Amino acid sequence: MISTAFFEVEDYDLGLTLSSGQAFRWRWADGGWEGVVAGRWVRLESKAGGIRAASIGQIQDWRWLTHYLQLGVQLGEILKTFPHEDEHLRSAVKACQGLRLLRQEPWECLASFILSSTKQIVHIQQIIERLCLRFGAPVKVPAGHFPMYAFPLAKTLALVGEQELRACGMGFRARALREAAQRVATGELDLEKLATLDESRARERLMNLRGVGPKIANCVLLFAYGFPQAFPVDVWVRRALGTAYFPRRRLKQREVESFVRQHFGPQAGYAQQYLFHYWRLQGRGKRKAALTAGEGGL
DNA sequence: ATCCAGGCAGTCA
DNA sequence: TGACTGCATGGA
Repeated sequence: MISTAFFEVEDYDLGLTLSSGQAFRWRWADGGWEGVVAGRWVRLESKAGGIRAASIGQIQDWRWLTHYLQLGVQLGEILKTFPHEDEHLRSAVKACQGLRLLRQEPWECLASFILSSTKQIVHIQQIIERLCLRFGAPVKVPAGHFPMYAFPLAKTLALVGEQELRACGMGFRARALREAAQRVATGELDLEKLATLDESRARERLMNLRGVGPKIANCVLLFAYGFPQAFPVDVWVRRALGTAYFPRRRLKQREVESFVRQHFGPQAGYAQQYLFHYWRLQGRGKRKAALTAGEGGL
């Protein structure tokens, strides 16, 4: 059977949030978003005043979903902490109204971002889809719906050969994914325990993994553990910071870290997500415009 | 066809 | 420390 629920929420752009490069498995289908959360098939639709959800089984307790979507977060309270005089951030917030941060499962988040390095978001989605199809447990879906699969367990991927992983299109990232799966499966890396550590200790643990540097570690700290000051710096955010705050000079990693914390404040991670999405969209627009104008890109 | 993507690790100065 | 490079793959 299918259970449905309606959650009242303000300032929540579901589509923007689910497609903003923090989670990779959501698909738009017939006016809603479908995915797998906590091992369950889920369909979400944006409605006036809130979000309608549907899932399989007799569900009384929807906390697994409300927690994932972070429906209890008051976005207005977060935006209030942003620097008031920052016009770049203000533009980003205005352009991306209702953009939220999800609270994802640590293993899926870690594995996904290990697969993300120097990959475009559509590619990451493709790789993860193949990975789930090949190694994920089947998930109950509505009658007649195409089959869906859970994200593969660490203990499953730990036993998969590197060549089989590469067959999913992940290239050199296969080794890092396999090693991470093994460390998690053996308990050498305890992902539950990371939640009890402070931010820098947790980051240290994550960066012990091959293929996990500061950027990927910060993604996991922000998207899975909710450390509000974790600040992933990828190519887009680097561009945003460079042109907006450090015009006409190179910026060093250490310098970025101290600036970010001091400038963006206690919710720097949220600020990062706005800058990321805003600049990514702008960059694509510019490139497209430049190409049609015959200028040859950025 | 060339460039580049939610990077990282190894190497050399 | 800082700069440079190889790594796989596929869309634009």
